[in-house]
Amino acid sequence: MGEEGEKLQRKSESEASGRGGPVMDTPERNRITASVSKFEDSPVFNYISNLSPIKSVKSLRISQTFNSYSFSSLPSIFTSPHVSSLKESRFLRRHSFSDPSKPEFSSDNGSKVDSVDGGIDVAHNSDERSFDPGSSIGEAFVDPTYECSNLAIEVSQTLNNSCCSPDCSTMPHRGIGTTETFVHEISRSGFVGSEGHLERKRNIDQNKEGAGCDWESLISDATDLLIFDSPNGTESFNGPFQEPSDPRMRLSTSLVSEFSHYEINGLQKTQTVCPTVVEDIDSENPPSHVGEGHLKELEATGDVLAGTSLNTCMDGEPSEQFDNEDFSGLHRGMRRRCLVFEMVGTRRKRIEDGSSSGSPLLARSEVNIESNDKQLVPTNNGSSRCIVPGIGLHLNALARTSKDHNVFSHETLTTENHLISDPSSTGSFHSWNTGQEPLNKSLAVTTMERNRGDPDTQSRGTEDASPASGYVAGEEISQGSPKKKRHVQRRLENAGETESCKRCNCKKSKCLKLYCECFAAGVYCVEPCSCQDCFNKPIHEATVLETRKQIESRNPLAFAPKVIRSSDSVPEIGDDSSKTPASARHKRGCNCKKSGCLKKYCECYQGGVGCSINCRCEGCKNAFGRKDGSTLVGAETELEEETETCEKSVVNENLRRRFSPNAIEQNPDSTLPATPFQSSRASLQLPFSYKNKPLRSSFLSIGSSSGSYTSQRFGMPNILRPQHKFEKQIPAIEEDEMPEILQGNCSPIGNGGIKSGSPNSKRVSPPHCDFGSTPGRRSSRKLILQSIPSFPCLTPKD
DNA sequence: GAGTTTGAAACT
DNA sequence: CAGTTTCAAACTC
Repeated sequence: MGEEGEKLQRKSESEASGRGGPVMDTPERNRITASVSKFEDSPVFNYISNLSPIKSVKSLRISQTFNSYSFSSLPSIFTSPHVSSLKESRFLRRHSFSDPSKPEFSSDNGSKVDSVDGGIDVAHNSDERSFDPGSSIGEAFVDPTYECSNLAIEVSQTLNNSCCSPDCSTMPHRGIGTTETFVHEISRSGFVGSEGHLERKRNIDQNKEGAGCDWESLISDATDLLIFDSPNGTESFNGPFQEPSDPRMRLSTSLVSEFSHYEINGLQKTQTVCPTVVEDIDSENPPSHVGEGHLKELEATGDVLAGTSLNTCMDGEPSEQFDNEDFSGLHRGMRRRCLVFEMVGTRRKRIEDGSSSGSPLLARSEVNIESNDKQLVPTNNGSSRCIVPGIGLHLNALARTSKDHNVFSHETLTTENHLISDPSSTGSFHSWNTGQEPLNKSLAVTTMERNRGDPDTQSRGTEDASPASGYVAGEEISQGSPKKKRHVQRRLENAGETESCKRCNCKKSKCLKLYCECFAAGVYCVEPCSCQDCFNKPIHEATVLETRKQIESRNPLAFAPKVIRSSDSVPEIGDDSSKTPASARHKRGCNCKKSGCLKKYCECYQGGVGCSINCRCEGCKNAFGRKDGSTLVGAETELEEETETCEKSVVNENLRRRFSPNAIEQNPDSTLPATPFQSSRASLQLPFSYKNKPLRSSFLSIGSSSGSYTSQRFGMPNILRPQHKFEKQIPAIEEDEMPEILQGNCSPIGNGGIKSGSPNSKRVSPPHCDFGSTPGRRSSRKLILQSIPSFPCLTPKD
């Protein structure tokens, strides 16, 4: 260590002076150096430098990074990250903390540790690099000047040590300046204790001594982690809630106690800040001053490493690892709420992908992630496609407040679309999770956006309960420390308030049937669930997936949202729409006989949508709209007049009206409005927000729909789309017009020959079909079925 | 909280 | 495809 320490000091000094290594050449570097020089000049800086090069460096960087972070947004990063570096010098520590992602890291690491490990990370790094437009983090890390590498190594070591201890969080809390002291203290105190840490140190040392190849790998890992964090932290964290801070809080609690100087607020800020750090690295690192850049990198890496070490130490089980710990806690809450961190999701995706064998999704996910980081919201849309997993989130998001939903809707929709495009998601759940996170991000970004677990979703600015969230949460919660659990529970409760999250109470189904709301939603059961003998947990992922496949094989749309709503809520409906979203319809329609479609027994009513022709209900009194199509608002009188017996005949007439373009316009209330999806969002507002479940399910299905299921692809995409753009289309399809949708979507389904499953066939009322010929709704169904055949032709896919 | 009702899902 | 059973949520008390 002595030699290394000297080297480090030398390097740090040289770096601090701005001499820097090779990296310095870039203009960015110059800028950074200039800002740094100020710090260097300061007596404090000198003092710090004397103490330990690392410290000094960090402090400087942190300040800078912090700046970018604090204001973080990607743009800021690229533009002028250093603006307020000085002010924020204090926050440097936070930076280290900031890695809200740590928890995530841990999770990631855990996953990595098991199998993928370095390989994945490396791949990620490579990917990231390629992705990074500007200076990629990966590059910065990769190029570790020897000096920097040394510093980084020590830092990482220290970080690792700290991390290794259960109190991992401590590291971040500590100021950068104190890192060394911390390390020593920690080691003394025994924090280091975990073997994993020791091993890591050894590796690091070896790296230092040796070529440092490991070092690079470590860095790469760290970079990955950082990258993930950054995106999340930057926007997602800032926006949404305090939650982001929560995870840190948990981790850091012990640390906090020690380091009273770090205030909770600071921690929270740090979390938000962390992402910015990453950004800085990306944009600045490579070229910018060695000292700062390295410091940042080091810090980042250290955090990352810490996270990894934590993971390794903490993890017992690979699968659980992800979910476990911080990440799990965060995601848990996040996901349930829809706040899932993108990072996490991405990580999972990566991991999963890696495990699964490099499915296309992985690459996509990675790309998305990076894009997310940099571009954040905007990118999400584009990149999100890969992330697809977000589906769950979308649902959740939808379920959430209409406002949020509105905000998210765009992103979610976009993400969904992407998802749809990526049928290949390997593991349904995994994909979900991953997707969720990205979605969450998008959500968070938009609203504040940002998953995940995910999932998804939710996001919504908040949460969502995305399936992913559920998934992650479940195990994480169980594994998590009591504190974490508490946090999670709180979050869950909050989510519960919003109704985004559902808890099942299955006793006999083992949560492997559609009876289980969680399973139906594509989410893993979580602690709050009262289920017995539950197999809907990550541990039983294989079983779950298999079961899903079986169910999907029977009914490709089984996991599709039951209620299709026009994503783009058309204002047409206006207030009424909230009550009677004409655009939204139940996929299959209800079969109520006693409830009169006025209770939640009725899926249509539960979904906040009116009954449609597809419904077989008797004595329909659905407040959102009767199967006749007449909504209470508009055509109550008419409906009232119609008796059940009469309804059939009337229905035909109504159908005619609806289908006639004029009629649609005239009767906006009619369920079949020309713009089927107008009120999809509005539907969110509907009293039964949780009903959105179907949405989740759809998301899940999307994500879940592994490439294997072509049928799912068909069904899923359709489903998904509906929410986005498609929602409009879909509703139309189901209800009335929307031949296009039907064609695309329905055809597959119809072809699939799903029984009821083919909602399209049954439910989709072929708008154009001759209503006159159809005496009753059933007849209409038959007609629809007939029309279906045409769909197959239309469906491009297969 | 226990018991009943209800309708979807699953099964035959 | 129809009928029956199973199941869990929704509902009632």
